[in-house]
This record gives sequence, structure tokens and C-alpha cells, in this order.
Amino acid sequence: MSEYNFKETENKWQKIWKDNQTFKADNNSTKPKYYALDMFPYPSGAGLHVGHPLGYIASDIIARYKRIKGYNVLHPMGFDSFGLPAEQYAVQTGQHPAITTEQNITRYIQQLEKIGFSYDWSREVWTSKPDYYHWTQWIFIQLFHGWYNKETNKADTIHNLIKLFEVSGNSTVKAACDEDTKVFTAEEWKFMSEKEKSDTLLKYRLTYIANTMVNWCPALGTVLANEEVVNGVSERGGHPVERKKMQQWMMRITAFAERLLQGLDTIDWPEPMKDMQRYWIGKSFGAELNFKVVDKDITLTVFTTRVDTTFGVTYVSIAPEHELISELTTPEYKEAVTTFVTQAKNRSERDRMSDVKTVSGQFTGSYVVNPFNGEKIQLWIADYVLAGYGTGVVMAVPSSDERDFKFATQYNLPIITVQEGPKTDITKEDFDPKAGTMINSGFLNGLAVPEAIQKAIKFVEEKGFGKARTQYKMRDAIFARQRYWGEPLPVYYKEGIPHTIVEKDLPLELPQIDEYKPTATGEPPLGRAKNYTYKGYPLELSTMPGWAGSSWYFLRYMDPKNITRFASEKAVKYWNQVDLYIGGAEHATGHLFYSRFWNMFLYDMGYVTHPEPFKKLINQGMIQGRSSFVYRLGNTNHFISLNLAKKWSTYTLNEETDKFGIEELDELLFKFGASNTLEVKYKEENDGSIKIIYTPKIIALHVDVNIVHNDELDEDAFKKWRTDLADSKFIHEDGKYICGSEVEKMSKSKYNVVSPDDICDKYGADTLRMYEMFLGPLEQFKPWNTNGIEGVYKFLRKLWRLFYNEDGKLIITDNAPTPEELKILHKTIKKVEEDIERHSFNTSVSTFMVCVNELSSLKCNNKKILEELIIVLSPYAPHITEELWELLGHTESISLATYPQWKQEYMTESEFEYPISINGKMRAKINFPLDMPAADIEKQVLANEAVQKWLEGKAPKKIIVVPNRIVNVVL
RNA sequence: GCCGGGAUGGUGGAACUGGUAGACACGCAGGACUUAAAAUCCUGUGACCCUUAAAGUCGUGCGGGUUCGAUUCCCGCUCCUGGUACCA
Repeated sequence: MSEYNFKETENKWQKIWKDNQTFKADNNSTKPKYYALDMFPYPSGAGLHVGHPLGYIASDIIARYKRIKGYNVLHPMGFDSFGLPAEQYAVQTGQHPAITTEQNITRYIQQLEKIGFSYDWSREVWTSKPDYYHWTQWIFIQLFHGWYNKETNKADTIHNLIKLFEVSGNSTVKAACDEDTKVFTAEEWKFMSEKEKSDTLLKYRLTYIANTMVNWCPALGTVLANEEVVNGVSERGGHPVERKKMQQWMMRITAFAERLLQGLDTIDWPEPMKDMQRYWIGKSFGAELNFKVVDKDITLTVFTTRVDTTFGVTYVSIAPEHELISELTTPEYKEAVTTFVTQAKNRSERDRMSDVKTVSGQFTGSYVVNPFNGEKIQLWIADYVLAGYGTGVVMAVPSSDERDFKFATQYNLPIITVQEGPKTDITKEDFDPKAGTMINSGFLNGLAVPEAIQKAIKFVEEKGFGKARTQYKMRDAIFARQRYWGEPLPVYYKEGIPHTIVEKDLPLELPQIDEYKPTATGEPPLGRAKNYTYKGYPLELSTMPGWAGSSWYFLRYMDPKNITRFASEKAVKYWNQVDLYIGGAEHATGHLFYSRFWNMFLYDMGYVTHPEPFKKLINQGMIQGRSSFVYRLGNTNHFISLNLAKKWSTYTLNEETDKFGIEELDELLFKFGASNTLEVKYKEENDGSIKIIYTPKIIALHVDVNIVHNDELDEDAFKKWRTDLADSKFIHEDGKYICGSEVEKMSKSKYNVVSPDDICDKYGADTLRMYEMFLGPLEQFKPWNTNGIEGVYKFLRKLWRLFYNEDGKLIITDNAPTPEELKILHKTIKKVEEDIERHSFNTSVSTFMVCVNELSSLKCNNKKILEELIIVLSPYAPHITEELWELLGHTESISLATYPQWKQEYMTESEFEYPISINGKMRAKINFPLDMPAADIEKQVLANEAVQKWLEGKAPKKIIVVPNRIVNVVL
């Protein structure tokens, strides 16, 4: 093979890698380990587009790089194969989602293999396979039998909690539990019924059943997440959604809030990503404060971060969902309150939150007492108060909080100013709630806000009005979906008490059902299964949410075939933590959060060796589509080239003054059979006269980007693209038809999807890999644009030609490398190594290009030089380098080679050319030996003729010599 | 509203800690080879000034500042983009 034949080369090596299992990771290696992980994909029906592999290519480069650096690398791939699209397809067609899923995965694997990734396919996992979800269910069971001990700050087994209850009840137990948990003694515990014990324990378990507000969609028969509800109807199908209190399986993730927050400081993640998680956890310090309700035996507790403003409280507001509302409403307000509450309930929480501009509320008729000054103030229901945060009750300080201010103004409630000084006026733009000093606030008067907060909290605790409290925004996660295509919850009910199924009976497999819809009685689809029971008892009909399987898959890769444990202790200990995780930033508060939670739990229980699953994280930016447009004249099949279209559509012609213009245009339009495409508009001028404007009607149409090359339209392909375009005519500019472009999301309907398969067929996988890296920084969002791909392709052919001459003869020599060649090589090794370490893949591609250009202009065909260059290049372009490696006489895969070390000795120069700047402007260049002292350089610079010219006889004030950089003369 | 990221030639982008802005690539222009085309190779390519050359001037979104020197640091804006949202 004397010409670079990427097809032959790539097929050959992909087959060899597969047959030899070249990239199989060893669990019993003595080498240091490196775990490089990609976020596994959901296999959608559309296949991969060119944006998907971006992160995979980067991690593959690192995996291959680490291999030749001597690491035992775990680089696996799998599929997050439970999910909604396959289920919806099943509902429509009756085809089992497993079939659809398998078809999609097969296609994904074919596509991935074509790009030449060094995955260890023997470790492939699918979350929808029973031997995988066996262990998802097992983790669920561990969580069910777990509780969180706040004393030791660790999760523990429920067995140990029961022992504590038996000894001293729950009053001494510090645990993460439901708010409404009642205090009981050991004696009381002993005499509880089985059901009572179960209910009590559920308040402590890390997976538990609770009544919570959910978005229920009757038409779809399932609970929806907040983001799936838009304007009160479901995102898919537009069915009405109601707020409903339902029994749901939950995960007590809030128990881990503090540790999930603290853990962020120990991991190497992008700072914005950590910030998102911090914000999501939403830790805030403040206090609980009790407000007694007048004439009722009720005390309302509020949470506030601003106890210092308590003297400014003029009313208290309560969430519409609050349980005590009916008790708190006086008879004369009953009707108004009921109307208001029903109204508010029908707006989903997100809906209410996004509609920030309007506030609404209703007086309950009740009054509460401000503990600080004994004042009687009104109790309102307000829809800006969220039931799920804090206590669901808020003390309102209209002078210091913008929402309270808006509400108070709207309902004519009093306002007491408690802060004075600059920026304390709430009606002004520059209002800062924490500015100024306290006034009208009794013992707090004159203090700045931070001190006032401290003093007020102390006061509250001393007087017994309440206590200091840390509050988190994060809430427990709902862990059940009323759907078919997910992991069945391994739970059955015996006399109304939930039990987990025995571990040896796992996995609890998804049953076959005839249809994938909810049952007629509104039960989840699993209600259709026949004999869906365990030991004769009914099983839970909900399945796990989409994030369950993806929350631990990185552990399964460590030992995917294990049937006795999710992964052997030895494997878990060896692989320990994911060293590098590459994936999109969109998972910040979902997958990445839940994975940390589950891993932390498993760590507490002694199943894994590190509390944080992902040591280092890199977010790759999304690759957007770059749509191409053609410009159609009116409703004809005449298309105008981009710049003509631009000109014409802004080219308004005035009949009076522009006779020539309109004739010219009309003639053109007529010539192309496109008359009647002029739009006539009338515009009134300042002087009252009417101006007639003609504009050609130009319609921009999306055109398939695959028939546009460097923005030039392939006209023949265009005519064949759609039958109605067969008779198209083109109005050219410079003899070509140029298309317009715009950056949009990649999607079928915009005809801007580019498949990696097409690129591989046309240019090869190595070109695709290098080009995707060359496109720009990994983290950056960027549009896909095939325009520059030729450059990378040319580079690979140029590399090939270092080995063969024009006659197809191998021209490698064993000569000793010249110093110049060595210098080029070692410069390249150094630069590429630095680039990989800081993930600047785009610059290393440039470095390779420079290197090959320089070597080829030196006509270098030295075996030693090329050998090392090929090793360094191999992570980027694995196929061509394997082929060339073999040509150099090696019989083993390049992945077993050793990464060459760059040597300073080949790169040092004896002289350095200093640019000389005078008052900041570059004026001359002079060579000096590297070891010349600064004082000597100064002298020689002043003596230099070229410099003298610029000095004009003046003596410089100062000379700055920056070693190996610059000499600056200041006049 | 709040929290991020960004703005550099015709285009994608480089410049790592302040030190020759525009590496590398695309595109474009010209040339070589060829009967021709493709492929390949060579040269030029920020703008202005200019017959040419030399030299010069201006240039990293806008306005200021610090510095001998700023794409880089500081202050104030504009626009684009991502996330998030009544969290008390």
C-alpha cells in the first residue's frame, strides 16, 4: 500500500483490536491504574451525530496516552437503556421496548466501533439487563435498610437503629428523619404493632414512602417531574396536570446534604459545576422563630435568615398547601380561603415560581403575635410561600424583602422600616437587603446587619423564642415512576407493610405485559402483569426513575460479570475512583448529584473505598448544528446566491428616483422566469409624499448540509434531493451558488445533522478524530462545520508520504538523526505532552501539523525520529499510526509501546534572539548568548547601531532585560 | 433577578505565569508541474498609507485606569451565550 488508504487501514486495525481484545483491562495488574470514563449514552433511535463523539474522542486520547505511559487503563462503555422514548414507542406500536432498545444499541455500537475507540467491550453494561438491575435493586434494598446517623455523620443499618430504639426509644437518637416524627420511649417501642413499627422506621429509612405533592397527569397515568409540566399541562401531549398528594417512594438524599457540599472541596471539577451543585444544595444559616396564634392553641414556626429584622415583621404568610390552614381560618373567611387555595393548588410549583411578577394572597382572619414586641399581626396565605422549603411559613418584613414589599403594597399591609443608611431604600434600584444599620428595632438599634443577626439569634435562643437553624434548599428525591420501562422496585406488601424481597431472589425481573399503558383503574402498567406477586403477596407496581441505573454504573464496569456482588471487593479496591470523567454540563444537578449520593452511601456501608466517585471531571461543550440555507425567489424554483439575496432583499427601489434599478432587477427576474416576485410596499415620507418600494420576495429554506461543501451548493445533488426541486435554476455569484448559514441545534428537521459515519466513509476515522479535536477547545460550545476538515486529511496524507516516495517505495532509513530533526521531534513531544495534561487537544493537533511540515521540508525519513513521532501521535490517530508502526517492523500493537521522553539537550540553543523594544515599541533584534549576564546585554544593546538610531542621543532612564523574552529600553 | 462562560483577520481558532498579537487550519489570490483536470508543491494574505520598496500609523466588543509594556490585571458599560429561579 503506497497511498494512504484509510478504509483498508481502519478496517484492518479495528478487526485486529477486536479479535485480540487489545484494550481489555486487567483486574490483576501490577501497573498503576487509570480509570477514564465517558458518560454512557441513552441509545436513541436517531443514532449518533457528529457531536456525540466529541467527549469520547477526548477520553479515548487520554486512555491511549495513559496506556503508553505505562498505566493499566480501564476505559469502558455501556448504555443507559431504560427510558421514556422506547416506552412511548412501545405504547404506540406494541413492540416491546427491549427490542427497540437492542436495535438502537446495535447501531450505536457499530457507529462507535467505526471511530476506533479503545473501549474494553468485554465490560459493556446495559442498565436494562436483569444481571445489571439486579444490583440496582440490591442498592435500593441497602438504602431501605439504612438510616443516617447525624452523630457519627454516617449512614448505618436499620438493624442498629432498632437496637437503639429498644434501649432508649428515639429521643436520644440523632438521625435524619421526617419532620413529623413523634418521640417515643423504649417501652412504647416495645408495645408498638408491626404496622406502627414499620411506619416509624419509614420515617428514618433512606428510601421511604411518604405522602408528597406531585404533578399527577391523569391522561398519561403518571407522576411528572416539575420540568415536564409547562403552563399546567404536560410537556408531551398537552394533557392537564394536577397537584396531588400521593404516596411515593422517596430517597432521603437530604441526609447527605452537608457531606455532598463539603465533598465538593475535595474533587477536581470545573468550578462552575461545583457552584451549580452548591447552589442546588442551597445551604443557608438562620433561625426558627415561633409565632403564637392569637386565641388558638397553635404556634407557627417560621424559618428566617434575617432574625435581625423581626421588629419589622408586619404580617406572617403561610403556604397554600399548609396542613393547618383550615384550623387557622376564621369562619367569615372560610369561603374566600377555600377559593384561593383551590386556585393556587392547580398551579404547579414550577409554574408558580416562574410567574414571579404577580403575587396573590388571602387573609385568614387569624392573628399571630410577634415574639419580639408582642404586636398582633395578620396571618395571610400567600402563594409565593413554598410548602416544601423551610417550615412553609414566612415572617414578612416588607421593608427588607422585595416580595414582602410587593405583597404588602398590593394588600395595603403596614410597612415598618428597620434599616437606615445608603442602599436601604427598597423602592430604589440599588437596594441591598443587608446594607445599613438597624433602627426601630429595640435592642438591635445602631448595629450593622451582620452583628444584629448574631445578637438577635442569641436573644431568640435565650428567650426560648426559637433556635438557630441551618436550612438546605435541596429536597428529597421522588424515586418512583408509574411506568413500565424501568427497574421494578423490589418491594412487596404484606398486610400493608412494605418489605424488600430476599436478596437471593434478585433480580426481580420486569414481567411481560400485553400493553404498555396504565390499567383501566389507573394503576401503573405493571398492574397489567399476571401473577405479579412475591410469595403470594402483591409487588410494588412503580418502577425506578431514569437516574437509578446511571447512579452506580461506573462501579459495575470494575467487575461487570460478577454474579455474587455488584463488583468484587478486590476490583472495587483496585480501581477505587474514576480518575477522569468526561461528559456534558447538563448533568450537574441530576446524574452527577445522585451518583455522588449513592457512592457516598455505599462508602459509609463499607462497599466502596472512596466517598467521591469522580476524582476529576471535564465538561465537553455541545457541538451545535450549522444549518445551510438557499434563497428562493417568491414561490418559483429559482434560487439566488447568498450575497445577491442579501443585496436584493435590502435593495429597496424607488420608482421615481431609481428607474434604472427597477428595470434592471425586473429584467433579471423576467429572464429567470420569476416575475411576480416583487413585493410592493408604500412608505410615507416626512414631507407627506408616498414612496413606493419594491422588494423581491426571498424565502430562506433549510437545505441538507451534506450537499453543501464550503458553503457552495452541489447543484446536481440539490436537484436530486427533493423531486419538487428537479427543475431548479440558480442565480450565481462569481459563477457559484453560495449558501447562507446559521447556528442551531442539530436536528433532523433542520437538515443539519452530520453523521460520523459519513465523515468516516469520506475521510476516515483518524481524520474525524483529529478534526473534532482541532475544531476548538473541548469545553467550548461550537457549531459543527466541515469546512476545515481537508486540512487534517492533508496532514495525514503528508505523514504517510514521509514513509513512501511518489513511486510508492518505502524510503525509511536507519541513518542517525540530525540535530535539527531531533530538535523538531523533542519540541513536539514536549508540547503534546503538556497539551494532553491540560486537555488542550486542539493545540496539539496544530503542533503535529507543524512537526510534519518541518520534517517533510527537511525530507526526513529517519526511522528513529518517525518511530517516536508515531507513538506520540497514536492516541489521536490510532489507525494510521498502527499501520505505520507495523511498517517500521514492529509486530506488537503500538498501545504496548513506551511513550518517548522529550530531552532538553536536543532543544537548547546557544543563542537567543532578543527583540529590543524602545518605549514599548519593537525596534530591533539582536542575538545574545543564552548565558550572557543582563548587565552585558544592556551594554551591548546601547552600543548597537540600530538601537542608537532610535535613542537619538538620549540616555535611557531604565533598561529592562527579561531573560529569554525581551529587552525594553525606557527613555 | 441571581450565578457562570464568552467577544481576537473573510472563517475556525492560537498566544500556558503581563513581554514580537493573529500560531495552525480553512478560504482567497498568484505561481510551478500537467495536453487538461485532480492531486501535490511554492509564494502572498489584519487594516490603513502606497506605483513599488522601505518606513510608518491603527488594530484583540466599547469607555477609562495601572504599567516601560495589557488580548492578559483593575473600574465602568454593550452585546451574545449557558444555567437557575418567589429558597424567606
